[in-house]
Amino acid sequence: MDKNFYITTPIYYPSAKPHMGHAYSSIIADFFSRFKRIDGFNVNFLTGTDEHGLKIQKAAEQKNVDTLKFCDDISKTFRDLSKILNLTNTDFIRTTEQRHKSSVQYLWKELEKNGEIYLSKYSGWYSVSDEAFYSNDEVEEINGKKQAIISKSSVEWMDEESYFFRLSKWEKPLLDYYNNNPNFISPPSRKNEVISFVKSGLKDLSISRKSFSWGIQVPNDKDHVIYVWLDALANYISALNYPDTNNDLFKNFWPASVHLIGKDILRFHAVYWPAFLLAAKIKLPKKIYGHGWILSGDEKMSKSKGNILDPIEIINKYGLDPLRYYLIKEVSFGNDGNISQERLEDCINSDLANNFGNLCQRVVAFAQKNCGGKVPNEIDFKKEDLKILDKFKSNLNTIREKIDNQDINYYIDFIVNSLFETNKYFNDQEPWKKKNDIIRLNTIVYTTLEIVRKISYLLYPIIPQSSLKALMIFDIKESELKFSTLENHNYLKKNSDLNKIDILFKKIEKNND
RNA sequence: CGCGGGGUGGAGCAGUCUGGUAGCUCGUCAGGCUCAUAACCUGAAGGUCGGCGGUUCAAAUCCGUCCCCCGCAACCA
Repeated sequence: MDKNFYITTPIYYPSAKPHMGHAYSSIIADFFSRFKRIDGFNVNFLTGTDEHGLKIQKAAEQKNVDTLKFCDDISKTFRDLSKILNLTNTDFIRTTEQRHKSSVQYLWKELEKNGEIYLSKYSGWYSVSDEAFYSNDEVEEINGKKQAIISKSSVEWMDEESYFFRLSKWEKPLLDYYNNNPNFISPPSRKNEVISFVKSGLKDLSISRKSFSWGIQVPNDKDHVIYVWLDALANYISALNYPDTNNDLFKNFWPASVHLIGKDILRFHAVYWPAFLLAAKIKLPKKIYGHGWILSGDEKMSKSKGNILDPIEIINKYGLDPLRYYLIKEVSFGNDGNISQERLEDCINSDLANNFGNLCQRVVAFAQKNCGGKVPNEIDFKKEDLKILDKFKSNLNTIREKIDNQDINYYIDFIVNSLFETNKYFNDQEPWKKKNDIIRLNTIVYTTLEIVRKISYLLYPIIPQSSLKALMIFDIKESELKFSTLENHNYLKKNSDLNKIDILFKKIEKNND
C-alpha cells in the first residue's frame, strides 16, 4: 500500500496581506497532513507564494520598490503566517525561486516539443486585475471608460502576439478523465460545474504575455513572459524537483494525493492544470478538492462593510487552537461557512472548555484524590467499559476512509459524540460512590483516562497544541503519536504517574448587555 | 432564459446522490448529580423540511413549476 501522502495548498498571491481564506486553506491542509502523519504516512505538505504577474509588478512600482524586494517582504508575511498557524508544511515554494523557474521553462519546452504550443495573435480587451481577455460583448463603457461587464474592472485594448496552448484538443480527453475518475474533482457539486464548463467548449489558451516583464521568460523568446497560471500551477511539481522525475521527492509524491483549493480557482486546477499535464505526458493529481469560502455573518468580508475578521487578530484574542477548531468544526467542509466571534466564543466555551477541557480536568483530579495520582494498576474491564472503548477500535477504518474522502464532518462529529458519551459514562458509573470497591473505581478511572488519550489523539490534527498539552498528563510526546494505538485499550502504563495540567481552555466571559 | 450556491424547530447546520417514523450543536424550561472549569447527566417544549402541482403504498429526498436570499463586481482560498 502506498504510504506516501502529498497535499498542497494553493500558492497564495501576495498582493496584500493574508486573510481568513488563506488561513482556512492552510489549516485544513495541515489537518490532513497531521492526521496522515500519525497514521504512519510519509507526508509532503506544500504551500507557498505565487509572485509573478502584472498586478505584482504594478504594486511594486507604485510603492517604488524593487519588484523582487516587494515580493520578498510579502512572501515573508505568508511564511510567518504558516508559523502562526502552526502548520507542518514540509516546504514553502516561491515562484521567483530558480528551482521553480527552470522547472516551468522545462515544462514549456516539453509542451512545445509535443506540438501543444503555437504562436499567434491575440486581440481583445484585457483586464489587468482579472488577468483575462474579454470580447467586445463582454465589455461595456461607463463614463467613457471601458470595463468588463462581469468584473467591472477596467480593460484596455490589446493587440499582441501571444503563444497559445492547444487547450481545445483536450476537451474530450478531459471529459473522459473526469468520467473514469469520478473522485478527481470533489465535492461532486464542483465536478458538475467543471464538466458543464468543459462541455460548453474549450478555446485555445493564451499562455504568454508581451506587455510586461515580471514573470518567467518563454524559452528562446525573451519578448514573452509565461502566463501566470501556467507558471503558478507548475509549483506542485517544481517543488518535487521536476523535471528530475527520478529523484525521491518526485518518485514518492507525484501524483499528488490532493490539491486543496478554494472554489474560485477550480477551473484552473480542474481544467487547465490537467490539460497541461496530459499534454506534457505527466500523471494527473489524484484529487482536486474545492472547498467553500469563509464568510463573515452571511456576507463576504469586505473592507467597505467593515466586517473583516483578520486571522491574526482572532488568534491574538482567542488563541490559535480555538480558531483551528472553529474552522474545522463549524464550517461544513465543501460549503461556504460563516465565522462570527459570537459563535467562536460558543465553540470555545461549549466544546473546548466544558466538554473536552473539563473532562480532562475532572478525571485527572479524581485520580489524584483516589488513585494516588497514578494510572490505576488493578483493573477489571466490564462490558460497559469495553463497550465505550471498543467504539474507537471498531471505527478506526471508517475514520480512515472518511478522511480519505475529505469527510471532515464525520470526523469531528465522531469526536464530539465521543466526548458526550465519555462524560455520560463517567456520570453513569459514579466512581465517587465506588470508594469501597477499589477495583471498580480503578477500572472506571483507567477507562476514562484511556478515552481521554484516544480523543486527544483524534484532536491532534485539529488542535495540536491543546492536544499535546492534554497528553502531557501521560507524558506522551508528539513523536509517539500513532493513530493505530486507538485499538489498544491497555496503552497507558499502569502505575505510571499522572501529571497535573493547567486548565486547557479558559472560558470566555460573555457580555450581558 | 448568463453561471453557481442556498431556503429544514429561536440561532447555526447535517440529512437530499442510493425515497421508508425529521437529526445534531447552541439557546430556552424543568429535574438529577456533586468527581470537575457554576462543569456534567436526564427529560421537555419547539419544525406541515420556501410555495404549488406531479410520480409513488411512501417524498426534506425523485420530476415540473413558481417565489425568495446569497456569491460570481475581492482582501481572490
